[in-house]
Amino acid sequence: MKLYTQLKDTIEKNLPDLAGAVFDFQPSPENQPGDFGLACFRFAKQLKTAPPKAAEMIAALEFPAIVEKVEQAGPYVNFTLDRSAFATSLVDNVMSEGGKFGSLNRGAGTPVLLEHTSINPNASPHIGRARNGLIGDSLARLLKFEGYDVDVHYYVNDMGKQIGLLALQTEGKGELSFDNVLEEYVAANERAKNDPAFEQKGFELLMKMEQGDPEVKKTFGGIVDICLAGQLEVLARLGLGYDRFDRESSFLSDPRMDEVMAMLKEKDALFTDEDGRTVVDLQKIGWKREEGRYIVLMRANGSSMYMYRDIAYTLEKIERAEGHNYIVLGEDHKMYFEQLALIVSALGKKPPEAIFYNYILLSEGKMSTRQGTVVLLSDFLDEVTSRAREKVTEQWPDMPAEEQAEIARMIGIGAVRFTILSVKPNKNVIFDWDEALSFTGDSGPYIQYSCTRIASILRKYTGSDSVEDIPRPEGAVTVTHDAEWSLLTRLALLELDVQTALDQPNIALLATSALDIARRFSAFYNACPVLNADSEDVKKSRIAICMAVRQALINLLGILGIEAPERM
RNA sequence: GGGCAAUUAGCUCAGCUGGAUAGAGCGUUGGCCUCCGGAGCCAAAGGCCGCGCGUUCGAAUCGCGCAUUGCCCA
Repeated sequence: MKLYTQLKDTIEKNLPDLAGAVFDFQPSPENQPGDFGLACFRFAKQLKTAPPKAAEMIAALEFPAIVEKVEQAGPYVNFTLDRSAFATSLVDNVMSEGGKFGSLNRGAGTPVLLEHTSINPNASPHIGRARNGLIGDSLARLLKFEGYDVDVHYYVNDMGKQIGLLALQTEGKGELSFDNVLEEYVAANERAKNDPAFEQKGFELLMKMEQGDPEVKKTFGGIVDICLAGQLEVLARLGLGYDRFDRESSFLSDPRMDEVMAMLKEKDALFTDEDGRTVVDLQKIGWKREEGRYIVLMRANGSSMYMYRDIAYTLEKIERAEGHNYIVLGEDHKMYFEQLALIVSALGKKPPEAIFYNYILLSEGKMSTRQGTVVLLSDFLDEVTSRAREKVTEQWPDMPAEEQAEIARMIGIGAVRFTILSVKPNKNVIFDWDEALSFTGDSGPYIQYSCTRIASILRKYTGSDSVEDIPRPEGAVTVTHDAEWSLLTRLALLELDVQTALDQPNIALLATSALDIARRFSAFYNACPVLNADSEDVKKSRIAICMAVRQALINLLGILGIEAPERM
């Protein structure tokens, strides 16, 4: 924030001993005077004095006019700002930046690549799979918000054993429909468990696929297309989209791998095991542990294994990615990815930056598509949307049904996306139906609700039916209430939140920011009448504040992939 | 057996690179619409921040050990 820089400059100019020191500015706690403070522990030594003395020295300096008062409190210095001056410049800033408020445009057009979702083509995705896609999709939105040119990739694992089993299971049953895939998939796995011959046949099909048998390739392709199309339709309901689909089968053999094999051979990391398979000994290229030391690249018959194709694919992505190269992966892929990254690094290339997330668990235990014990994303969305529909119908009985449905759709998406995104990725989430279906408190709809309240005020203020393109009231923004101040200082932090969220990266942090702003807005809304304000000046200031808050929330919700309806 | 991650209020989770009295929501208890949308607001109760050592002016935050849970490897 520019304000901090100004203060820092003032301090360094007057106390040259502190050149290069780190200043920890932070909001003042409730019980302390001032708007924010500076802790003086860290640099007191540089002034050859105790922290309270250092604070005293700093408090005695002359600061720019926006600082109204400076006082020392033990080892802290507390600054009080000219609230109206600060508010005016902040609101001006928000309104002039509009949809870009909060962005520093660090990307400046740099191309980046991001792979996410990449679900195995089988049944309708469950909510655990959605976690991958939502984290990836929101990261893509965040990167775009920061000005990066994002290319979203989806890796289609179109040659797993499961597809072979599905092919056998549905043989002669005519066209497979996506609605029965889960059923057939569970049945096929059950059958494979009890019938070794059946499983063996599936395996043989896979072998043929690996060797490029055209007939099998066609069968597999047909099944994969049906599964993928069905899965993408569900994902699209949540707002997930992709720029490019890369099929595993197109990396069956790949010229890029010549270089990899040569490198491994040169490091003496390649050998043939007793089954005739081509194996890498990762310890030869720097693997530290015994676990995961060996990885198979090719079968005895010369066909490639999953890791082989994945290395080829990763190399292709590296060629395409000019800036960052991200991948979102479940926690079960941690060691696998470490192995992959090591091989890529040994080639002298930079592996993708992986973002791991932990599983969503049900209170009864874990979800398994194979066993059919899942909460399907589509069911969850249906349920949430139908509950939202009830509320909308109750609130707006005369609204056209189509419009009601559209609003309910936005709320449903808001609820689902927020529920999953608001938890840090490296934590297991316990999924609870009641909690996930709740629209009160910490939820997406709560934030959307704040936006509709603002929209409602603005409609009444302008007398117009739409709230787009309203000019901000002229003049300075005066701050007359603590609730206004608490809201505005929070808005000013948004820029920092966006940067932190991107650097970590951590989308959940932005969900919290949005919630925090919405909560402060609600407090403001309750304490400060806008349209019925005491004076015209206060009314105009509060309208301006409302507009700034709405813009900030819309920007944050946009990153989370949530729309803000004007009515709900 | 080994590796990675997690552990904060009854439950579900925040707490950003160590800083002033650890915060929300749900649930519980009590208030708030003659006033901009009650999907809301205000207040109360509720904490050995898993346990133990260590690092330092200062630890929920960093390090080590242990316990528990999730995931992975042979």
